[in-house]
Amino acid sequence: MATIKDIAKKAGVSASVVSRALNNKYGVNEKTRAKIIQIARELQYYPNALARSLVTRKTETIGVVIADISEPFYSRIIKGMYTVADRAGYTLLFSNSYESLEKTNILHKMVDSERVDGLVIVGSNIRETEFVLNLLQEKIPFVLIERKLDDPKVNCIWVENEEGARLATDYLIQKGHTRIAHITGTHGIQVTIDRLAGYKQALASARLPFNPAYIRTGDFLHEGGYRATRELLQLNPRPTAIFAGNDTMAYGALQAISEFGLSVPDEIAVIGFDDLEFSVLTNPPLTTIRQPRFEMGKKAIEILLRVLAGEEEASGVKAAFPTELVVRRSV
Amino acid sequence: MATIKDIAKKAGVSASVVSRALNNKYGVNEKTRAKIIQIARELQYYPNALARSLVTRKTETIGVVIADISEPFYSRIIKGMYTVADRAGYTLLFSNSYESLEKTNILHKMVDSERVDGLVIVGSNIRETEFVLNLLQEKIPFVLIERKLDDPKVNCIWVENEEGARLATDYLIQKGHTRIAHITGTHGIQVTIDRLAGYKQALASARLPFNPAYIRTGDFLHEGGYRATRELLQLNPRPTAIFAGNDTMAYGALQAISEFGLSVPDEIAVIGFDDLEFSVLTNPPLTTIRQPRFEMGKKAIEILLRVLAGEEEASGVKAAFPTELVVRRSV
DNA sequence: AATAGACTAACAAACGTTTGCGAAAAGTGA
DNA sequence: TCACTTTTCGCAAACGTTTGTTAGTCTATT
Repeated sequence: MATIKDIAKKAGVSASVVSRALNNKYGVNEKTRAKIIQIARELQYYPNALARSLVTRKTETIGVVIADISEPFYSRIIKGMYTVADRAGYTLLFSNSYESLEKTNILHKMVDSERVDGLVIVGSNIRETEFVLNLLQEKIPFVLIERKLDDPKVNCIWVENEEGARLATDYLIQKGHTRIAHITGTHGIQVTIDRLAGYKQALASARLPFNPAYIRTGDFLHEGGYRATRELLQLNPRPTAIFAGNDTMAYGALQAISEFGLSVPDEIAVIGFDDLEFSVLTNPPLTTIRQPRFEMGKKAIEILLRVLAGEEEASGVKAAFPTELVVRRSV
Repeated sequence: MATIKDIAKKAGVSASVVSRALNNKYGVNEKTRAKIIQIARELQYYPNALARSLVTRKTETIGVVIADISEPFYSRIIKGMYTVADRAGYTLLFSNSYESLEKTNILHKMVDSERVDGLVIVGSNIRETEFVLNLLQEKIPFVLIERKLDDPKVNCIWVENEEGARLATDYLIQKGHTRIAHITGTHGIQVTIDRLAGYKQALASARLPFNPAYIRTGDFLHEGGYRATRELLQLNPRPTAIFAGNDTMAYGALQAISEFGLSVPDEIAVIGFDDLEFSVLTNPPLTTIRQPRFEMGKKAIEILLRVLAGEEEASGVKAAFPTELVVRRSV
């Protein structure tokens, strides 16, 4: 590759002038600038990102810490992130912290080695608050998705889980169901807690009894939804509707019900949460609660970009996104 | 962050010694090495990747050019790539060339700016051979997935599409079907051509007539499978089995059939290609041809790593992966 | 005791940029 | 023409590493 010096030599100027010319900086004659640009094009010059970043202390790349890139749930968030990162000329660098987020490694690989300017951390199953505190302390700009933190300095993006769960449960109630089961997400994490709370609220508002037997702990995975549903189907009296903590578990529920020989929605209704791409294709198509995942991804990068640009007010943003009921045919 | 100089000062040695000590290089006394390592730990030193790469001319990151990261088809390939990249300490950097691969941009952003040491290019819909030739000319190490190129210098990984299609069609024939339709992939690309060829071969081997009316051009998307199936169902006589060019189109087929009021597999059988994660969950679970996507991803990085390591024989590797029939309940 | 050889550590250059500062050149107004 | 301002450019340092070469210090051998 041609370097800035090659251009300088060919143009008969010094390297600094070339740099200024190519970066549209003040202080170089328009004629020489034109000449330099011309030569740069001829030589197919493209700046060495490493050298540049080394002095500017900016890499124009954002690290994305995510449990599993290939989870369908995250794919649209990622797309959303890309759309705004792209436009701003930023690159996205994923940390493949599949299951066990070895926090130190990520911090090192991405932040300490100065490969990224900031971080987007997505997923509520990343529980290590210590990790987050570290970032705060080291003054690394970052934003959290799917996680709500009280600290006024941290940027958080989340979805109104309580509201969404209420929406789902209300809809079932409105359809005449009174024995409504709920398969929760992974035990102990915020999303699970909030959705369960919303479910209870809806029951309470409708003066429906809360039956602990109708609550099963899941894991956000297909398997968990399947297992929980099989258990629920044994109950007497059987629930007439199941509110699954997410779509993936709802798929498991659908499968279990189908194997059990019951029909959806006639004999038992199922509603999910998330609205994954695939939920249009289940049999029957899944009624669910949509999370604006694309927008959340966009928002995350927007915020981060603003704090990277040094805009004061962009610090400590708390953005809650609304949910939406998507009616299909499983209720 | 602490730099190498901070450590040098604190240890009372020069920066070069620190570098050598930390990199386990020959020529530094064991006592001073120990001392330096100790101090580095205290200071929480972590090397600046930019500075290091600038002089070593290695970034230890691999660029992945892929049409759409979030495509479920690619997710397992990506996982496979990660497993071996991780172990080797390499980072993966994705180019989000969603639809239109603007080749110049990618070359610039990743290669010319020296952010990556090599490239993995996945997806047969990346047709620009010009792009590939550019890489060859600039001597960028790269490997292609899902693309077969004759040039003896390029590394290619693909799956035995003809064989897979034969497997699928044979299985349908074996199950007694004689009126077998095929929904092809996107017109004109190699994968589509090969699978169609395999289908025809199987028909010929079984001395079954080839009926052009049973061939429909799809697009590898759900929509295309849906549309094509609706057309096929109007035919008289109707095909009794459909071989979809990939699973996503098979999902569309399943949906169209269900809406049409026919039952799978009793009245019409469906077989796919790919074996996506989701194919276990369709109704009925989809019989399909599995591609070892995880292994293909692994292999790609393995090859690239070998050529990056300068191992001669690693140049021009052609790796064809076998397919496998996965029997479920849609046939 | 002298000298060769082996260790150890420092020096300095290099990687390709950006950028503050100063110097030269050009332009301006009287 | 002179003094002054403005424009244009070059110099040099800096970013944080790595690495070839050199200088110095031991150790061992004679």
